[in-house]
Amino acid sequence: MSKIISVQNESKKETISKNAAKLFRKKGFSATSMRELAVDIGVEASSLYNHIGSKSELLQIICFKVANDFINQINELEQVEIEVTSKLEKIIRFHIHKMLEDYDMVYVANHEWKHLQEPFLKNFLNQRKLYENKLIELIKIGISEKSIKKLNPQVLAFTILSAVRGLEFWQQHKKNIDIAELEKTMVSQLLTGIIK
Amino acid sequence: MSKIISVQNESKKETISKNAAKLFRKKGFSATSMRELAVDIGVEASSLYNHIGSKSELLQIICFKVANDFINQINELEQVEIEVTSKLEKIIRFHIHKMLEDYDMVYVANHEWKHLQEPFLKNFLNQRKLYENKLIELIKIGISEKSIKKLNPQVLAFTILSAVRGLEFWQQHKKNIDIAELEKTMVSQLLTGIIK
DNA sequence: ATTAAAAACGAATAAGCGTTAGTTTTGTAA
DNA sequence: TTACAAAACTAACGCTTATTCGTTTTTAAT
Repeated sequence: MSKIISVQNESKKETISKNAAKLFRKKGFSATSMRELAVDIGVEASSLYNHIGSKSELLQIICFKVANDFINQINELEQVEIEVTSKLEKIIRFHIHKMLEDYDMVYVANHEWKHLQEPFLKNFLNQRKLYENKLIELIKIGISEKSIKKLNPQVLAFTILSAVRGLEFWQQHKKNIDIAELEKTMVSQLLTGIIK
Repeated sequence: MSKIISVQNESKKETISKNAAKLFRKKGFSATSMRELAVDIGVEASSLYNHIGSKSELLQIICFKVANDFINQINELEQVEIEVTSKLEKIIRFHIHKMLEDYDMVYVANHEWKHLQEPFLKNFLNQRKLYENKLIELIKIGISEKSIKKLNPQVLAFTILSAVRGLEFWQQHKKNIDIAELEKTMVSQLLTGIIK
């Protein structure tokens, strides 16, 4: 009847993945059926299997795409020679941009990774821990350089990550809050606090 | 064969709910089956229905128990006559305590509420928004009293909430981080920042 | 010991799931 | 136009799901 429409330079697998991300975010991975996904794309469920291996593979594509993007960014940042606090600011801003650009995928990677199958689950959690550890190391350097307060670096790192991972709220308030103000406020709050 | 064992002063419904919260947290609501829940409790799946109405009801119990606890706390706090910044500190500390005491339930309320059925879904989101608005109002007062920096109060509120809702990370690091240090660090970071 | 209610059971139901198989249609290049 | 591959279709598989039914067992009060 119909056929899968993909925009230029986008494979059909990518088209399916993006639609899957949208549904996985809205309904959760387990509560999303391949038949629903097929309806959204305008095709029969069985036709999807000409392009993908399994439902699980879709989740893998989404989670590792996001994980790689974040790992790559923090790796690049390690090469740059700027102050620790500037690096932290860049990391926070990158999270904000990523969440706003690839909302569905980032959300799914943050919330649905637990439905990954082994060995992908372990692999994903390793990537995540790698990223967290890089952030913790950065904070430790800042503390030793005395640019950052002497507080538990693990907690500082996790609090920053929690705050930026929670950026979903922004999607529901797009109209009220403009992105520049969002960035300015979050960077200020997380780095210099809210008390005058 | 077996029977549902409940500790003193705990109804069987509560016992089932707590076990459900544990499973919903670990596997997600949709990926948890009533048969799994029954195995955990030591009974046949059909027997559960002598005590509960449906799987969905279990999610309702969990979500609204948590929502009420938080609403009640912030309502009580409204009566107290202390500085705004002290109130914020108390709110942050309450979130930390709640997350550590009722981990499963708080986690499920934070992550699985989307599987609530109407009208409970709307009801829950209203409660949530009510809570958020109370926090925003508090911050606005702080700004007008000049105890809090003049930043977007909505963003400030959501960032605090994101940070404390992300406290799941603590569960995986119980051994490394003690709770007093966790509280101190988070309060300091969220209120006065991390830069020296 | 008798009775009634509460709570367990096993079996069944209907619906939905991911996925496969076989077949037909579509698109492309010779 | 013919031929081949890609991608769609329909139908079905085997399995799992939440829940219901009718029955039996357990518990507690008389």
